[in-house]
This record gives sequence, structure tokens and C-alpha cells, in this order.
Amino acid sequence: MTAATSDERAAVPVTIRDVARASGVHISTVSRTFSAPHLVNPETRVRVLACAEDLGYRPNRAARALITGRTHNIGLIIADIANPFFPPLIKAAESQARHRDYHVFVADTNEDPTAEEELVHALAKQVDGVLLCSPRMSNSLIEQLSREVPLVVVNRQVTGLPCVLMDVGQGARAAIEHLIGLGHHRIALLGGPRSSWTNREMRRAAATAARAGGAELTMLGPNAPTETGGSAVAEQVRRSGVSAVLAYNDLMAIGLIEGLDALGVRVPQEVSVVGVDDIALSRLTRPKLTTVATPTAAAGRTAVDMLLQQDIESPRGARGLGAGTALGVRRTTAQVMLQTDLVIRDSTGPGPRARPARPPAASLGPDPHCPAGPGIPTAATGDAVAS
Amino acid sequence: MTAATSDERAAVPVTIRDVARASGVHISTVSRTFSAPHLVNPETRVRVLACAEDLGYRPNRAARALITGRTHNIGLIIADIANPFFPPLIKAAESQARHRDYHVFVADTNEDPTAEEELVHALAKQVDGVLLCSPRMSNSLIEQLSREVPLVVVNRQVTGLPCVLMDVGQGARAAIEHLIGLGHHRIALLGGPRSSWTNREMRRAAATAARAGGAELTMLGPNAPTETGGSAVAEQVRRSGVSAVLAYNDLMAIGLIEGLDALGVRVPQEVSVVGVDDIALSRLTRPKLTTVATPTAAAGRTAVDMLLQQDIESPRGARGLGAGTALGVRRTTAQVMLQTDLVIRDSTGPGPRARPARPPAASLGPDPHCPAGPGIPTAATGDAVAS
DNA sequence: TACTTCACTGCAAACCTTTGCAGGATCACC
DNA sequence: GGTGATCCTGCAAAGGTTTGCAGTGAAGTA
Repeated sequence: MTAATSDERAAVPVTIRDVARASGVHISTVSRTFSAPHLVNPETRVRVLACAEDLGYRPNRAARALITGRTHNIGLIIADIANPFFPPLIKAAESQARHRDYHVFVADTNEDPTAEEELVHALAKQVDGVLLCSPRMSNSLIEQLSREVPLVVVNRQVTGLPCVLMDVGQGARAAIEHLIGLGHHRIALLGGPRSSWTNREMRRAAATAARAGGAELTMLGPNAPTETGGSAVAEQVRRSGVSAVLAYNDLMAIGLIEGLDALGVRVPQEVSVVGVDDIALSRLTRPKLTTVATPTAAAGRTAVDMLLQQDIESPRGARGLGAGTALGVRRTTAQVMLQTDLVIRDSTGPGPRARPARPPAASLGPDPHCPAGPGIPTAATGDAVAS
Repeated sequence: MTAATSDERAAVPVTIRDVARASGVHISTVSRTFSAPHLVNPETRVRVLACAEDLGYRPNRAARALITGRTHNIGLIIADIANPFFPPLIKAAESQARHRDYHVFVADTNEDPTAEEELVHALAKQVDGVLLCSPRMSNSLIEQLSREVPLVVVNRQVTGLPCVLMDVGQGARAAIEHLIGLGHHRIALLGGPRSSWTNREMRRAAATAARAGGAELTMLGPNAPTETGGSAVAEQVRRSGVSAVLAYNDLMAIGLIEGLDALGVRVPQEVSVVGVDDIALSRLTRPKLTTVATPTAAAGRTAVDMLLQQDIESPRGARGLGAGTALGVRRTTAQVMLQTDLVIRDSTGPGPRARPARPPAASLGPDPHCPAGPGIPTAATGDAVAS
């Protein structure tokens, strides 16, 4: 009926106008068929849909965005895509977004706070909101940026902003208790990046748990949250005389195990190691890693949900602009804390006192590195915290 | 000077019109300041830029896309983000795109060909081109989709389309020659997904190299390209009596090593294993994996370059629409083949004949599984191919 | 029959930017 | 002084969609 467009399907972009012409209605009716179906006569609707299908029509999102002010895109800003912690999160977020007819821009900052800020700016006009994962910039900057575009923060607590957090405090506590339960009393915490919220939480919780269990906790770090960052401190770990280490994440734990191995220190026979994250890799190393599993996929899904929920209330910009936008918007500032789980595998074993005297206990004394002077009361620690 | 907009920076979206008003010029001059600076008086330009900066103006990409027909976005369709092969590619592609002022949509298909097709459709109107990485759909469908949106294919050869390939053929040959050089004469190829181009290339090249080196090659598979896929065939590998295995990728190789370990078969003492990809993980397992390194980051960069290059010649749609779009476009159909490298680590060792008789050679005969009847000439194979 | 209500559809403005065209000013040159 | 060239800027249309408003016709009510 129309021009010779039927053959060259989709060679020339087909617009709402073509569909209107083909189905004999006005473009506004076509528009409503897609964006407000209940307003159009069922008969008309099926006819329009048939024509649209036939012509291969797909709404132009740029045009739609221009008038509605909503792009149906969200931004996902990640410190390092190659860090195996993130892909499951990205995957889950992308999938969840797609189910709600959103697309996801992924951007990698290479752990650079400056890049983070620039990316938020660059994406701001192009997306309906941004997910900031394990950000390295300051809280105040995040707050400031959140005035430019709706933000949801993952792995960082920012007052006044919706956050998705993983309860690494609980995880660290469980890990320390597990180690104490195995008979370890001198434990090191292998810290991660200084600007990491997770890092602070872990320190706090681990210290409390160690004190409660009567163990001594040595803080090492900060370190790069990578395999190299872990292997680099192997020597330091050995010298410190601890019998167990809780690492900031699995990559560091694996690196540490490598490094200790190179020094001839066996895991878990001589030193027990616990990681955090439960990345796929942690099941594949030898020994298999004992670790605190963090719900990364759930975090991705939840963050998308929170962003979209917050976003739906405030159609930002476009028609209803003017005053009131800044204060009228009642933003969802819920902060969700997701549970973590200690997964016990093969990198943790009995501590020095619980060990059935395989290396003759007298050879080096009970603990060669412990001054044995102003020590910590070591009695009855193992079971006291096992409850 | 204008209304009280200076305080509420970016609370209300600031458009080209605000900048025009603030700097006392027409909106078209502002537009040109950004998109064609050489057309505007230097004095005017700095004034406009100052105002824009001051107001926090950022061009609305949706509006720009609407008129130019170019979104400055590209789509990246990936079979499985959680497969450690892909993140380096994604990272490189995203970085390269960003340098050219493009953003990247990442989509995960969960290895589902149907999802692939849908995603291309969904993204078509929203991006200037799509990178299809290790697609699982048919070549003919890919060709068809390429009429809808510019496509660059990674890890698949499609005639008439720009492709980025990794020379796994060369890699497989090097791996087989390496194994033969170590004295292995019965080798298995652990195949991957049937629809994988890489898989076919490897089979072809490995078969040729084995024949040339006088070795016997057993084909196993197809299998899922995962750790589980690898560990599942451990028993089959043992029964087959081969002394070396070339796996479709590192994940399968690692899985296989795990599986063999569970059966009490030691790597590399009893069976040598070679992977493909050189994912970060392959340096962390024990034994460290001998593998064919594929240049994933380079592939990501190259693919983006090819897409953008092809895209620049054809401003698709918009103003110059009408006839000729389908045939007038001289598309770049270059196919780039990237080199691979064999990285020798600890998962390969001497074959049965080269082994210095640690397990007494007479105990089981030269090869318990070889019928020794219609065998392959075994003389002088080790060095013959080492050249 | 006259009036109201309702369901549906068309009209046209608006979103923000780009860009072909034309007009104005300035300058050089004959 | 006239002519032309050059440089800069403004005008206005265009791109595809959404949406408030108004109009149409039919059904329901008094």
C-alpha cells in the first residue's frame, strides 16, 4: 500500500509514522498503543500491533527519552571489571534491568576516583540513574554527585543515599570465631584499600570478635586488593608469628597462600587462611579456600530494584520542570544489608594448641614469636565463642 | 544575569538555550561551539564555553542522536560475563570506546542464541553498532541481523562481515608440537561447544599437527566450556589411555585437572594438560597451567576500532535517508587475525617415552592402552617437529 | 427528545539539538 | 565607490515521540 518499503525491511528506519500510515490511524494512536494500551480500542490495537510487527517497527528510544526525560538506561560504574568479584554483580544487574526494559551502560574506572567522578558526569544526562559499586571517592563527593543524577551505592554507606551493603562485619566475626574455634589465638587481618568501607567494617568487627574470644589480632595493610597485594605480605605474615590470617578478599588470600608456599610455609598446616567473597576461583585453588561468601548477584539485583523504585517516583526534568524538584522528591534512602556466609573449605585447619603435637611441641616452645610476657589470657577461648 | 539559576546548579536540566541566553548568542552558535568550533569566532567561543562551564551544561545526547542519527553508543553482546575470558575484552572495549567518546552497553546472553538475536534487535535502534562476541547463533542469522545494524564479530568468521579472530589454529598447532616434543604420542583434544568457530579451528589444526608429528589424536566432546565440562570427562580421559590433553579452554583444563586429581591421576606426571586463553586464573592453580594465550584485550580494542571505522563512513538513517543505503555503503569487511602464544608452565611434562624410567617401563608395557597392532610409526617423532 | 457521560481518536505543541541557507559586517582589491 | 570574498551569526526546519486538549460518535439517562 505504502511506498515500496515492504521488501527492504528495516533498511530504512521505520517510524511511528509508517505504522500509522499502514494501519490508517493517527500517529498518536500508534504511540498510545505502545505506551498506554488501555486508551485505545482493542480492535485498533491489534491492527496497529500487526502493522508494527509487520514493518519491524521499534520505538526510537532517543525520541522517547527526549520528551519523557527518561532514557530507560542505567549506568554501572565498576572499579575493575577484571576483578572476579564484579562479573556476577554485573551479570545480575544487567539481567534484572533488562527484565524491566532497561539497558545497562558498564564503565570501568581502573580503581581511579577521578575517573569515577568523570564517568558520573558523562553518564548523568544519558541514564536514569547510576549504580556506584565499591566507589573509591569520598562520601561528600558522592553526595554532591547524587544531586546531579539518582545514585545507588553498593559496598559503601552514605547517609541520605540508598545503599546496598554486604554484612562483612558478620562475616569477619564468623571467620574469627571459626579460627578461634580451631585453636588459633594469634591472628592477622590482611587489610585492603584504605578508602574501602568494607575494609573498615571488617577491621571493626574482627577486632571485637578477637577481643571477645581472647585472641590477639594484628592489623596488616593497607594493601592492593589483588593477588599481588596478598603475596607481597607473605614474608611479613611469617615474621609476625600468627597462625591464621583473615584476608580482605579472596584474591589477596590466594596471593598470600602462593607467597607462603614460596617461603615453604604450608597452608593450612602451619598457617590458616580465610578469604572474603567466595569468587568462583576460590573453589579451584589448592587448597580450596575457606572464605566468607558475599551475595554479589543479589546485590546487583537489589541495587537495580532500588534505583528503579526511587526513579519511578521522580520523573526528573522534562515537562513538569520548574521549582520543587530539588526538595519535593521524597527519595528512597533505604539501606539494605545483605547477609554473608562463612564457607569452610581446606585452607583452614587446627591452630597450634589444638594440633595433636605432630611437630614436637617442645622443639620451639609453645609459640616462638610470642613474648609470653604480657600475653592474653588463653584459657577456654576455643569453645567460649563457638555458640 | 539570567533568572535565579546560578544557585540551583543542575537541579533543573540546563539546555543549550540557557547557555545561549547567558552568553547572548543564538542557540545555533552554542551548538556550533561544541560540534563545529572552527565555525565560530574565537572570542565568542570562549565566552560560550565559559557560560556553559559555569552553568554545568552537557549536551543532551538523545536530542543529538535524534537529529544526527548517531547515538555514540555501541552494544557489546557477550555469551557469559562470568566466564573469565570475557572481562578483559569488555574492559578493553569499553576503554577504547570511551576514548572515542562512545559508551558501551553490555548484555549477557547466558549462552542462549535466542537471547542473542533478541538483544541485537533491542539494541539496534539505540546504538551505532554491535560487537558480537563468540556468538552461538548461525552465520546466516548473523548476516541477516547485520542488515539491521552494523556488526563486528569476534571469534567467528562470517563472510562479508568484519571479524576479529584469534589464531587458535596456530595455538593448537604449537600446543600439539610442544606435547609431541615432550614425547607424547597419544593425545586427546577436549572439544568445546559445537557451534563454536574456535572449536572447529582447533580440531582442524590439531589434527594436522598431530598427523605431521606422527601422533594419534583422539577427539572428545563436544562439552560445555566450563570447569564442570572439564571435570566430567576425567574418567573418559583416563580410560582413553592418552598421556596428554589439549582442552578447548582454560576452565575446562582446570576442571579436567581437578577431575583427574580426584581419580588419583597426577598432572603432569601421568597426564599433561594444555589449556587455551591464559585467563588470570591459570597462573594461580596448582600446577600452573600451560596454555595458549589469546589476546583478548587486543581483540576488544580492535573490534571497537573496526566498528567505529566502518560506522564513520555510513551515517545511517537521518537526513540522507532514501534509496541507496542498502547498496551504496561500502562496508569494511576486513578480517583481522590476532596471534596467539603458547605459554609453558607446569601442567605439561615429559611423555611416556621421554620419561627417564621412573616408573619401571616394563611394569605395564610401553603403553597399556595401545593395542600395539596397527599403531602409528613412533620413531623419531619427538624431534622431527621441534623445528 | 435533549442532555450527559463515556470511550476513543485526532491535533498540535513540545522535548533539545543540528544544519542548510541566507543575511550582515568587514575587508581587500580594482 | 563598487565589487567580491570571507567570516561569523541568526533563522527555521527537521528528527520521532509523548501528551494535554478538544472533538466525534455512541450509549445512557431523564
